[in-house]
Amino acid sequence: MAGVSAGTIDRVIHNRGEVAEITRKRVMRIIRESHYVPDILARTLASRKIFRFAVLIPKENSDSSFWSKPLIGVNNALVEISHFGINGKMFLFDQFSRLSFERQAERMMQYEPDAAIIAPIYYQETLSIAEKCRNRNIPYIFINSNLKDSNKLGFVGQDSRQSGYLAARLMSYSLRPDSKLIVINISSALESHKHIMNRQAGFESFFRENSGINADFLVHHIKDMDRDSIDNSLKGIFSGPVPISGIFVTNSKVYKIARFIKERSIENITLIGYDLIDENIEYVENNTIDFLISQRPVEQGYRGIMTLFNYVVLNKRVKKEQHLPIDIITKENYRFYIKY
Amino acid sequence: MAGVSAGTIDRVIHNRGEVAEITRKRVMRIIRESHYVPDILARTLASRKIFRFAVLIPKENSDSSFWSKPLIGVNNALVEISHFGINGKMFLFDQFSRLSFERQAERMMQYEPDAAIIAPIYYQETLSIAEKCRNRNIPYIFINSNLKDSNKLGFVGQDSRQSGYLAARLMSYSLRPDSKLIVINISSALESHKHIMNRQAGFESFFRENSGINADFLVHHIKDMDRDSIDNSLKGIFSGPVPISGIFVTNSKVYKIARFIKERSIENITLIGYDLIDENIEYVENNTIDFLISQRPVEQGYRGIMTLFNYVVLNKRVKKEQHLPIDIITKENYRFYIKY
DNA sequence: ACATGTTCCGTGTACGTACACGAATAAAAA
DNA sequence: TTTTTATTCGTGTACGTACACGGAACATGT
Repeated sequence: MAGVSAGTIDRVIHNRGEVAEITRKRVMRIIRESHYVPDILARTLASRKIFRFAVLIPKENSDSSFWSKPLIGVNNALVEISHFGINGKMFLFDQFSRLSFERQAERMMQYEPDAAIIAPIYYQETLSIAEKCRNRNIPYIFINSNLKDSNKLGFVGQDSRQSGYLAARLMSYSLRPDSKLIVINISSALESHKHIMNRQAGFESFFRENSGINADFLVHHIKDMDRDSIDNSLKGIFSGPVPISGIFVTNSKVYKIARFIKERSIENITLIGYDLIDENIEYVENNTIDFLISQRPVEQGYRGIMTLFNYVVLNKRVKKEQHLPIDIITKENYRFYIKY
Repeated sequence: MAGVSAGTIDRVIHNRGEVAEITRKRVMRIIRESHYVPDILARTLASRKIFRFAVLIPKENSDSSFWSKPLIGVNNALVEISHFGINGKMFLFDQFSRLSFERQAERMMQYEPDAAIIAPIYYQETLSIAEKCRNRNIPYIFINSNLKDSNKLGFVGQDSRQSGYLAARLMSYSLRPDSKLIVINISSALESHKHIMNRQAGFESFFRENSGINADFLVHHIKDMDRDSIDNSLKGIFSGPVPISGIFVTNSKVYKIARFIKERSIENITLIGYDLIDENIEYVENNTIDFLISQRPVEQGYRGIMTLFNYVVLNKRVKKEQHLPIDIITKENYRFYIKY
């Protein structure tokens, strides 16, 4: 159509130069007008390029199997797009070690990826690695928790504030007069876990905004996560004079609270926590945990990879903020959510 | 590796004959041992075959926009796999007309698809079309509601009984003593809507199995869906002496009940229904509907196409029963679910 | 005048597979 | 023996793209 050979078209498409400006213009116009789109299959077949995707997230730890889930989603996605010449490499760090994060981040850069998924657990260190990515033109997205960073390609995760708000709504259904609610944060480093604070804030704001619903609640922080510390804290909480009608645990450690309640056969407590991990399922099964809020960890990993794929390989535009649904999990529906 | 040319390998792979048995065996062995997998990209590029996928589902109607959702999912999937030479064609029938179903089914067969998605609204007619598909070796899957049929490739939808069971659990949280629950089926042809009956059965069995929870409930059928009929039925229901603490509507028509409740400013009713359609969102927003149970209609369509794709094009094995999660929708989280 | 450089473009081969065609060989028929 | 037929296999081209290579045309320098 343009009166030139395929070679010239190719040079135009890839901005490889060596094309007269007038010809380039002509080719561009025809491409536009005829809605030509390169065949991605033929393209991958011909180009022997292997794309490298890096994933920098915490490794699963004994305290929570949460981070094994996004990894599953990542692998699912990698299998799905395996034909397109894509290599994925995981860089798993110790969630509780800043040093480990830095080490893996360093290793990731040495891998020289074409794109990356990052779980921004440590604020400063994340900014540093993000800066490096930007300098080397490596697009990156954040997963699970967000970070203000105008250079990021996107974010995949949950609106944590809204999830706390939702938890409060669920709590409100079983609220009894003359009783109170407890919010429990279980974390050794609360300040670096912004999403925990957001969940609490959302929970609180529900009762502020719905003043018709009368609710007293207390917030507790538990720093040490061993059994004795938990038990002692809870004993203190339960020894008060006012009966407790509900407990909201702001992360996946809710099973630690459930164990206490179950062992002592405490009744009439609506218990709400986060994440469909194995440790929690047991207590959902036996009705100790009433609701879990899940953030589709598997889908987070899946969408993370797919976003990189769409952007890097297919040259598509991608959504900057991808908020996954706030899934409400109960004994009756949890088994359908395990693969999400 | 086998000492033969690509042509022979090709004949072996496609069972095209004209290969000596001993060579065939040798090639097969090498394929197995070296884990050779044909490159889908090159395959699609070389073979000019166009696959035809047919979709036989109800068209959106004024009474419910539900069926517009699976269509979105279908189209999403078709776009995603568009490189692989796949044509999709929709055959939309009038949900309330048996004849329309038959007509579109007939048109579908004339299209001569390579695979099909069918919403089995009419029992006998579905069996008939399924039989035809089987005779012509057209794999088909059922969507949204299931049907016992050992020849189907699979089913994508929700466990309706379990969803009713879950609704009962949700109801139990706000149960007040000395009040009762109402179950309302709104349907002109209850017998052909098996899933409605299943939902009701699940709801009832919850209270049977959890005898600790004391609940009286009544079941009402409403056949005519116009406003006056609904209003009259509800007036009858609300005129009883025992206060009502909750209403469970077994399908997406819950907005018709919500309208009644909202207009009369009736308070303290937990209202639970199905499906995140526009008509219902309004009443979720203003707190009239407490919970909606959603069946991921968009994902149903998406998964339907993807299942056909995996089976027909990629020659993968597919799961026979794909139960999508029973999503619990509230005012706080509904906006995240709209695209599912 | 010639050599050299620059700009622009066409050609050829490759990617891994599908498939039509025909060649080689062996077996059967004449 | 020759001819025919069946069986088995290799070859060539195509799919739509990427990219190396080299050639043509023209400009620049000596």
